[in-house]
Amino acid sequence: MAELVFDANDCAACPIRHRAVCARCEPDELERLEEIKYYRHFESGQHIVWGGDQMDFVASVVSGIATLSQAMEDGRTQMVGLLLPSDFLGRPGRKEAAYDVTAVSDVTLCCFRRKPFEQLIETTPHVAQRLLEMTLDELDAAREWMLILGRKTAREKIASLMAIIARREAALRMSKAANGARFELPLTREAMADYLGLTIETVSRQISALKRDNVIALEGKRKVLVPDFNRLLAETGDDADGGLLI
Amino acid sequence: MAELVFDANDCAACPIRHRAVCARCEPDELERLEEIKYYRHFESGQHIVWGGDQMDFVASVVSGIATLSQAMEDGRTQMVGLLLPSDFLGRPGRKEAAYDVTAVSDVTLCCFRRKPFEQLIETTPHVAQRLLEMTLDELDAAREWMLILGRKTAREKIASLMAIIARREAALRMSKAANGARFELPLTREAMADYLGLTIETVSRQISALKRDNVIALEGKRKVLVPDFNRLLAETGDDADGGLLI
DNA sequence: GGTCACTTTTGATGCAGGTCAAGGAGCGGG
DNA sequence: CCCGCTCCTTGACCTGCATCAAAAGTGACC
Repeated sequence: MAELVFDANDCAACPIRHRAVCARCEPDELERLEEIKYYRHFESGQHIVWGGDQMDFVASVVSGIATLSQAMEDGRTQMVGLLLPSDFLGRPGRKEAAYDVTAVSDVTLCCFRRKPFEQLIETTPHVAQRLLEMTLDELDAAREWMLILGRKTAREKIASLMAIIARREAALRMSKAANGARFELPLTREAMADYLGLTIETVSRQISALKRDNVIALEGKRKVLVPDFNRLLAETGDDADGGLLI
Repeated sequence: MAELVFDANDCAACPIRHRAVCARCEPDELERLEEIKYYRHFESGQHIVWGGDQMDFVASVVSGIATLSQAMEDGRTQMVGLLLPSDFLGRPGRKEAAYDVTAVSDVTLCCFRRKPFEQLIETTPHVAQRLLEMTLDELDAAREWMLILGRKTAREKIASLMAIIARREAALRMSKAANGARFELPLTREAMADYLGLTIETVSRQISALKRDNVIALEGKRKVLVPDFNRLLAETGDDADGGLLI
């Protein structure tokens, strides 16, 4: 939990510099961004914004994990977005948050005041281009997710989630796990249930079943070990070579 | 079925001119677009592209309805996008189609050759800006859809779909239906089932149930009459004032 | 008008996953 | 060390939707 310290004036040292919305910025564009940026920290479990709230900033996730979710009045909740480091939060042109945003771990945001950011998007191409690219990636992820929600069995859903997290983890650290994989499960059972459209009981049961069948093994409660990644992929129901786009 | 005729050189007369990806174009930008555009027609039921196919164009839907869908090897299918007139098809920067695209009615596309379109996006701001806006709208729609898929009951799913189509219909013709609504149901039972993550039997049963409960009435097989739109909204499970963003 | 192909509706039955309930397991604080 | 809290697991039971099956439209074509 050692608080990371960022030099508020040095984007060059930023850990997400090459993947975030500012990835393509020229030095002068970066300067303009630095003028309107500020960091905010949230503790695990804290709400970052509520759906419907006024939102006077947009932001990049610098570290930690946050979720976007939608709730119905009776309490049913569906996660609709999972924000990892470098992901973008907020929508230019929109004043109110459309979803609840919650910190799942301790989170650091690099916030940009909304108005100036919107102007910046209209006047400089590189931020807008990168944002389009990221939005298209998110849309692809959302569509993959829709297949999971609409057509997969509980077991396939759990396997798919594990595969997605393992892939992202690998992408972040640029390591191509030879065959097996080991990763931290950053979500509670409840968050997994909200992600997958299941109940926590079903999540728990299916994880136990995958463990029983030696598809996965748990170290502690949060570390997952996958002895044979292809075996896991087979359990997702997707075709062998795996078409997940994110 | 009277074939619409477009003047291939006159974007000004185009029925989707003000809503499509070209909506914000200046005359000179429009000229550049006209150089790389061509129309294609597809008949109802025809496949426009298959997921994985090479795709050397992107396009706007001029008329008709098309679906994006994903299939698993065993045949389970999930619709992940519904393209109405003015919606955009394809992704700049991607050579292969990510999804199956199927014409649900007779469809006319305004196609742009991919390479020149990509260049155009990098050099002129208005197309890219509009595309970002449209993509963000699609992402919102996808997230609404995820709540439907993950957490709603079959009855709520059907009611939600009816409400979405009624809203879009109203938006297209700019008519604010006073209280009730009447609209054409452009989808087969199978397409509805693929949209909602249900079977056609369940779709049929729930429509019968809504009919029995006087939430909707059918005229013929494809025209839906909603005597009290708020009653329908109540059946969707969303909060009263309705947060659907599209 | 009759036939064939296809879509839709309806009924009967089964099961995956939800619901309700009761313990464990891990952990910070007194 | 025990208490109280939160998170997770497991069991027993139930229900909403899928599945299987068949009948009833619907409409194109001869």
